[in-house]
Amino acid sequence: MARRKRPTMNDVAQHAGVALRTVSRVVNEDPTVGAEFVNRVRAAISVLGYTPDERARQLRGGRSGLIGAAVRNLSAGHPVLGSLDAAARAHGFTVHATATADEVDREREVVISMCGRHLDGIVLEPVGDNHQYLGPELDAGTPIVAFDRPAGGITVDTVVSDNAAGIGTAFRHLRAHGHRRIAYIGDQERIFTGHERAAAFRACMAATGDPVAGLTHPGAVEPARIAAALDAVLHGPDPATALITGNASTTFEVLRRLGPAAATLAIVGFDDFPLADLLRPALTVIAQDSETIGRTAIDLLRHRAADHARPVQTVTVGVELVVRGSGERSPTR
Amino acid sequence: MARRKRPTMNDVAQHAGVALRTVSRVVNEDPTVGAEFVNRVRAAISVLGYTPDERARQLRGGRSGLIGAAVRNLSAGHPVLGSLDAAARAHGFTVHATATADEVDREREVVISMCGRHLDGIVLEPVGDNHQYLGPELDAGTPIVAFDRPAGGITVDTVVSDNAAGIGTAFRHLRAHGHRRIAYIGDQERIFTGHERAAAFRACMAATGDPVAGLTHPGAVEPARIAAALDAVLHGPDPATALITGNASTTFEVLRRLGPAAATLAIVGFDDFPLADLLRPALTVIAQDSETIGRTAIDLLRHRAADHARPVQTVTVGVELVVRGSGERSPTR
DNA sequence: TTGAAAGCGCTAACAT
DNA sequence: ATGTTAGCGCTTTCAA
Repeated sequence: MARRKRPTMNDVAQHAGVALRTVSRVVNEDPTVGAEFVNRVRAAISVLGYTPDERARQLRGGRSGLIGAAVRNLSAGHPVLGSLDAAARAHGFTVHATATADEVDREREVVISMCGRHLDGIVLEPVGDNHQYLGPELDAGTPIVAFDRPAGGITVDTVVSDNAAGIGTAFRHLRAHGHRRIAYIGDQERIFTGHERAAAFRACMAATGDPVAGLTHPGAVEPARIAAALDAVLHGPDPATALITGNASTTFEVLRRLGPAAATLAIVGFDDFPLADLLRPALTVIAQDSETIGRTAIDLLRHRAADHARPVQTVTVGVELVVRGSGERSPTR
Repeated sequence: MARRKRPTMNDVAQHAGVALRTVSRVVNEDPTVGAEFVNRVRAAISVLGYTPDERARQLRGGRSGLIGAAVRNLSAGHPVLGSLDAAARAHGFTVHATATADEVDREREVVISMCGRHLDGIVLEPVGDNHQYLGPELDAGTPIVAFDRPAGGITVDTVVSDNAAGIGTAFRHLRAHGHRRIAYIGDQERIFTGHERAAAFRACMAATGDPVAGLTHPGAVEPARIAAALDAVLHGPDPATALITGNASTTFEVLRRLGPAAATLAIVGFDDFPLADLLRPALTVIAQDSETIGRTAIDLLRHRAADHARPVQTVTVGVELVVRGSGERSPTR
């Protein structure tokens, strides 16, 4: 298998005995080409195995039809990425997803690489909190949309979930089932969603007038940290009877740590996940509307592309309580 | 926010009062540029907000550092994609993942788009069974690797799991726990892995000499079809006491359908999944080695890039039985 | 309806 | 050590 030179449009033109311009017309389905010429060119294309060079084509101008998505992670399930892709496709775009690996430097690297390729838009699940390097790209008119968390240092269209409402709903749900000692274990507060959810929880607690000390536990999502938080919450003098977990991985760790004891506690998890209904007890959750988040991100992108002067907006997408059993138990003490 | 023209290398050169070539040198960190010039150019770059155009740069030749991955799905968890990305990164590449949505036409579309952008390599999770359109790309020397299933109509490096060994292991495991009536419910046979696993199951059954009728159920992964298969398997005159499920989604559907009755049956699922240990009973599975699959795919890509004449190879990656409880029950009748 | 020529933004021979 | 010039493969005025 000798490495053969890739045929260019010029090669096709020569092979077909026509001008370069004619090949270009055929490739771009320009109707003003004679049938005989079209055949000759098509034949040459097929014989040579010619495929157009998108780089050159786009260098000359025009849309790429490509949207870059810089997301934290490619291996874990990513429902928003799925709906982003579907929505993009529905509008004739293709999504290229790249992982930022939750690293600030890597995020900058992949996003700058996207900029260099002049895509039709960039969707960002921000990791860092300084995205000023995107200024020139923004100036050049590339639509940029942040989701899940806001971008930092630049003003771009943004889609986030209503974290505060979600925590509020979970809290009231547990209160309605008679719980007064409700604890929260979640993500680190330096992470946007971690902060929003912890803060909302604190606000809920404060509003009740009940004692609140020792019930709010933000921090790293690591077995040891979560085990410690659980200990603090369950084995103190006035143990919690209900628990709100701040994201899916925290929920998993909590369930794993509690084992059968999970059944003695009311639990509402932030974030739905595929097997939540198959767990025993099935898990009551606050589900984010990833379908709407993805679709909205693409809509914002398209509207921005259509009108660069329109005001920048942040869309907050509602969340939903999904009742499955774990959150409806009454306090046992 | 007026849409400003994107500054080019030429603009930088003029602003800095140097030649275009000098800017190119500075951008590419050529050491033969005088310190004073470097400063002038750097300043101009920063003032103008210049970013290099990768399309133009790569049009001129050289590597892009980009590997395209065409995978079936972006939203469900995709462990191989994660390890692919990690392995690629370790070798200085960036993975662009695009969804084929399990549609043959879409697959062709996204793969052809990848070809047009002249990436450094393409990793494919094949959907269709005719990839002859990749011939020219192969001839041009682009490394292409298929994983999970083989590509069709072309000869490319391939990484697959040892499906037959996995089914064999599951089968022998259940036999060792006393089961003689073992059933299989899995994916459609027109799908490569579906066929491989069903065929391996049939071979295992045949080798026992026991009656085999009505125990092998390949088909669409849909609630109704799976419910029917379960009925046939469990409510016949000689019901199965053990079950092998052919992939993760089938496992989910089976568990969902069985509900508490799942505890009366020995079950081994093909494919591990994040919450398998938290289910009650915890699920015994045949786990694919996605880490090795991803790493091997990138290795094959790199070796192909280094030596286009090397023989094409198919690597079969071993699978592992993970014992968790569901597969170790004895027959109850 | 077809073709010749310019140029997109960049890198790389080839001067100087 | 810096600058000039010719393309990379394509689209696009502008002629014929």
